[in-house]
Amino acid sequence: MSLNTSYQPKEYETSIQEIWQKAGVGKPEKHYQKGQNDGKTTHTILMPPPNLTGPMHAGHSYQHYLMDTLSRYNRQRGKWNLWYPGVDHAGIQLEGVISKLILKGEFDSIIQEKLTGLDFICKEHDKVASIIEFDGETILREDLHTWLKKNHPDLWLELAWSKVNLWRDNQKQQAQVLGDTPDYSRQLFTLDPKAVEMVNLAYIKYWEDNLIYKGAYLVNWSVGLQTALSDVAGEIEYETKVDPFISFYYDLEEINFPGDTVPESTAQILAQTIQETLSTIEVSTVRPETIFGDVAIAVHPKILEKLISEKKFSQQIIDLIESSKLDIYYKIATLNKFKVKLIISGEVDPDFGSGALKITPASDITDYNIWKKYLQNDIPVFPHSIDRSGRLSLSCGDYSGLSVQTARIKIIKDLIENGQVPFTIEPDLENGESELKEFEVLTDQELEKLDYKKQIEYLAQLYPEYKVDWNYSHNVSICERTKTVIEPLISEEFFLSFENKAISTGKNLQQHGLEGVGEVNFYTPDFKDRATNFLENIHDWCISRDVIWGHKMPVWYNLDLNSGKLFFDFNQMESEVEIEGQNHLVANLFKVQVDKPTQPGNWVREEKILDTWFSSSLWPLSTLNYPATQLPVHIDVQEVTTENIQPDSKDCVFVIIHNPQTDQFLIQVNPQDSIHSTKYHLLGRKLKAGENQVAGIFRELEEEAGITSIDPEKLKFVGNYKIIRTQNKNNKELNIELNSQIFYLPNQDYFDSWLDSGNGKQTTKWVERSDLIANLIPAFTDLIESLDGIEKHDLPEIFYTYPTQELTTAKEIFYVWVVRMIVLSKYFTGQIPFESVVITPTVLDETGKKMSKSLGNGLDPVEAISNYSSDSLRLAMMAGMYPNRNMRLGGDIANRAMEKYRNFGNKIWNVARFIELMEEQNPADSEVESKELSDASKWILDKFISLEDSFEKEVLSYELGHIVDDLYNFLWDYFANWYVEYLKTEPSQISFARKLFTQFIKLSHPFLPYETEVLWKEFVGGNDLLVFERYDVNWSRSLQTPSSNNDFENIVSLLQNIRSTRGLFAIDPAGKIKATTTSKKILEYQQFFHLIGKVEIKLSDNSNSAGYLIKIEGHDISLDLLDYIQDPALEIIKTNKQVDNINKQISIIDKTLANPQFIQKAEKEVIEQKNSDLESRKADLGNLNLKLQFLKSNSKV
RNA sequence: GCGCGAUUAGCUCAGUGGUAGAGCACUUCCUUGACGUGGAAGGGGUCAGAAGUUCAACUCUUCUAUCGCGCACCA
Repeated sequence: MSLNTSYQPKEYETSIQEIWQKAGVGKPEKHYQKGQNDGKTTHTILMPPPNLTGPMHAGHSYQHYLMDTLSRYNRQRGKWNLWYPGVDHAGIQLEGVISKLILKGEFDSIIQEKLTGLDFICKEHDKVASIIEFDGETILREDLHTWLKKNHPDLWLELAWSKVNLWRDNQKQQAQVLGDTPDYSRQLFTLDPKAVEMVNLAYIKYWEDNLIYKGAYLVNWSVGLQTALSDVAGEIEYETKVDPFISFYYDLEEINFPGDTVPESTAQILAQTIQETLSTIEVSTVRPETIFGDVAIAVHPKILEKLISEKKFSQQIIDLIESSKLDIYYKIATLNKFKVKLIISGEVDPDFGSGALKITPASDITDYNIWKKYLQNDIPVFPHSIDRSGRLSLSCGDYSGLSVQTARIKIIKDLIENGQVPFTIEPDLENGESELKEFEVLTDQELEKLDYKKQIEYLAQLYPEYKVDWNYSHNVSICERTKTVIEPLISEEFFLSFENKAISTGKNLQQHGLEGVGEVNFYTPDFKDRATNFLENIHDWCISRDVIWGHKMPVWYNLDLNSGKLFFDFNQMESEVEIEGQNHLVANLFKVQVDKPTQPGNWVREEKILDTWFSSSLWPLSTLNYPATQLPVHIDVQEVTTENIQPDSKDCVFVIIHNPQTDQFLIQVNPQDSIHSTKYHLLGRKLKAGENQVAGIFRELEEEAGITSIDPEKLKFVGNYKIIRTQNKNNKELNIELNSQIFYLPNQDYFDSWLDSGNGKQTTKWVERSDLIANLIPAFTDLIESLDGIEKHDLPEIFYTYPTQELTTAKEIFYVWVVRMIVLSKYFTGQIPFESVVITPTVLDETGKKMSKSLGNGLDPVEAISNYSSDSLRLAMMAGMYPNRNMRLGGDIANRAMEKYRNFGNKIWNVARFIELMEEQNPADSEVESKELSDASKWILDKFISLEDSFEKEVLSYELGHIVDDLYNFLWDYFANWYVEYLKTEPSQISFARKLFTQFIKLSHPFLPYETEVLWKEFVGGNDLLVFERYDVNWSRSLQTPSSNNDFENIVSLLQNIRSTRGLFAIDPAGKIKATTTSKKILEYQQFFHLIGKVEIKLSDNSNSAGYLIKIEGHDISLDLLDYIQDPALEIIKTNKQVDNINKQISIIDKTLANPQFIQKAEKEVIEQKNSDLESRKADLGNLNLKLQFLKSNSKV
């Protein structure tokens, strides 16, 4: 006996983890070397790069366990499995964390060291310095981080990097505790050179495709973070706030009839009407401080109709306004610098407020849209009332510089005092005076000292009669990270267009995305609709941020000529622009490129940083080496001539034909093994008189494949090409130049399908323009495969691992990350980045709340593992693995779940122990290699096969929870509870038991990697690690024999029945019961019955009528219970209950069967089922009645 | 407000158009050999509510309620 009595994970987990890491189990190459796979089928999972900040939480570990389990499973099934790890630089978030650390004084000593002349002045002992002095300048502690960012960005970055490197290590260590096996030899940090290269490449390609532009745009500006936020990234929260909702009048300022199209007399009448009925317009707002930014008043036509009392004029006025023949302007003399225009719009809700809406394009999205629609031509530039610091701008006169809240109070007060605010509709004059409370009247200065709420309360008391709802509650957007207010502002930002057609593909990103989404499988499937819906309504993506941590854009400006740093989109590059009275070619002013510009000039780089998601959306490409910097061979495409094609070469040759009508291409690829036919097809084609290449090919197609639908005369021959290769010439990119367009990206799967469809022979098919190159890829891959001394797997991963298989992700980042990856990968490669998206459950705490750092209700995986084990935590989590559901796993719930699986682990361990023990006790039996399988062994084998079946089925839908249940139930309910007990009576099956159990260890390895690895070594005696073992899916089936008359299931039922009878009669569990049977089969299990049922069976010719009879499927056992019955009266009551219950069931079935509708309409099988149910129910009833009889006849004993 | 998901035993969750399931917890009992991190037998549910479709509804449809998530938002 080498195994301990119980499994102690702590003794093993740490060392196993080290062994795995040392053995490089994450590296697919290792598994390949060991022959676990042949390298042909790949399985790739890209790890969603976690943010650097903070320790690993439950959500991370959940993802990791899932990815690891899937990886292990696929390795076992002989796949070349790559699980690619990485870390995200988390732009804004990390910047926030570093700022906090600076605030706390974490970096004080480094800062002091690096900046000579800087002093920290500490006012109080034991506290961080609150004032910093530098060269006579005084900086407050709270401003230190922004000061550093602004004046010493390099130092700020140095501080950040020092933490980043530390956190990366910590994170890796934590991940290893889980038993993670990603390939750490390949990891990527999103600021690594490889990622930077991809970002630059992407940016330039977008720009060259006319997808990037810079413009005035309404963005969600976080006052706290001083940056634009994404409205889909969860960066914005909504909070209900209470503010005053004030109504006020705009006064008529001007009436114009532009174009003089209205007769003078009519104009006069109309003007008079307007002056009489529209001298003021009432609007309402919670944001009176934005009045300075107003450009218009929008009124619903119905409302205007009502206001103009004379109906004969109202429609005329509306028509004139709408056709721009009448302009009416308003103004509040005390506030507005500019007059605002009256416009009519059905978009205004006529039932809300006064039905008139003030239009402030600089501060509101709907207003902005209305401005764009109606006013952009008239008012190309609109005023901003609020600046980026959240204060009123210079255009606000006396109010400029005030905070929003201060200004709001002041303006409300001024509006009221200037008589711009209407009275409430029915002022309660009678009781008004007496109800007025006494309150202290404050001066303006005193008022200002109060906080915002108090000020409002005061005004509410002071001005009860005005039309102001002082307690109006509404939703306000809040910055998720800093909890400061979000101001919708116009900001100069960079955008990636989803609308512009990309020059290279002829499609816009929205289209690419929609195509991609259509091809991806989503678990659960409803996410396909969500993604589609999202893309259908998508707007351009604001990709720039005003932070310093992240990717800089590869954008340069020539300050000598372009001091204003004007940005140009691709279409403008060839044009000349006039700047400062001079004409310049745009190309001289501005450059998008990776390296520093080489042309003379004072070039400076754009300072804005790319949104973190910009690099994240390129994740599949950057990880898998899309830029392909390390390609060992150079590949080029040449036009084929008689000189450069050689019959014995391994060149791939293809012909391309263009159909201008459909803009499709026909490509015909000839793989290497048919080079002779290639030569024939391309060059030696026997053309008929007057026939060109194209016509020749089509004639052959017609002859060979019966394709007749295309008119060859209309096609254009693009050319014959061959792919040539040379030694690595240090080329940076793999590319094909074809018709002077550069294409990228070979792909493995196309290669496979190509060969499949073409059987290694010539293949011809039509492809869309955008798919042209993707369809040529097989030819490359073929070529690369054939290179001497170069293995496919030495090539950049993207050659053979793309598209990847699963992307596992939490639903929170579905739109912002997953959908974008689909869009952009599709755009770059023509293919989706991953075949399946698996939405993992959200891990909730005990009370059903989402786990979060701020609530502190998270499950700490490291702690959980140290209390239980990694395997337990993994099983507990995977047991809840059903895509897109929630899972409660916190506190006691988590503990209970982990206990369950700790016990499971122990059970497995003890089964192994038992087998070892049996082998020691029965050395002769255990050594016998092949013994005929007994019924019981066949029975357990069948159970195992159905376990395997459901395993394979469930893994396809990622419902791993079922697999965990199935593994648990097989091992415990079947193997341990019955088969192990059986083995005690039949040691001859022990060698089979070992084999089957060994197979179970392998099968369950992805779910209990540590323990199975231990057992593999200590119990199975494997030479190598279990991780490197391939799972033989045919093993179990090869042993299976067509089972007929396997009675073991019945034996189990009989024993269960005996056990419950024991319980029923409250018979001493250890007490032996004598019994007789007429079945010889049962007698074969004499020992088994003795062991499990404590029943001593003898064969008898007649069933013992005095005994208690149990009958199942022709087997009978009569138990002699007379000596054991303790309280027959109680049992009679219980049994009667059962009889009642069965009678109820019988009557239900009877009713159903008596229903003519049922007999008529139900399926035959169902009716048969019902009948057999009825019979078995009746049989049960018979048994129970026998029992009752038996009990009654003995009740007086 | 719109959309999505959930609602099944005390708890955590599976499940299915044709007699309600698991684990934990609970009750009673069992301890000298694989395992007390174990074994046996039990109790416990009008499957959130209502209506509809159906021979038959926990399952399908609609509505309602509650919870959660996502999106948007009203001056």
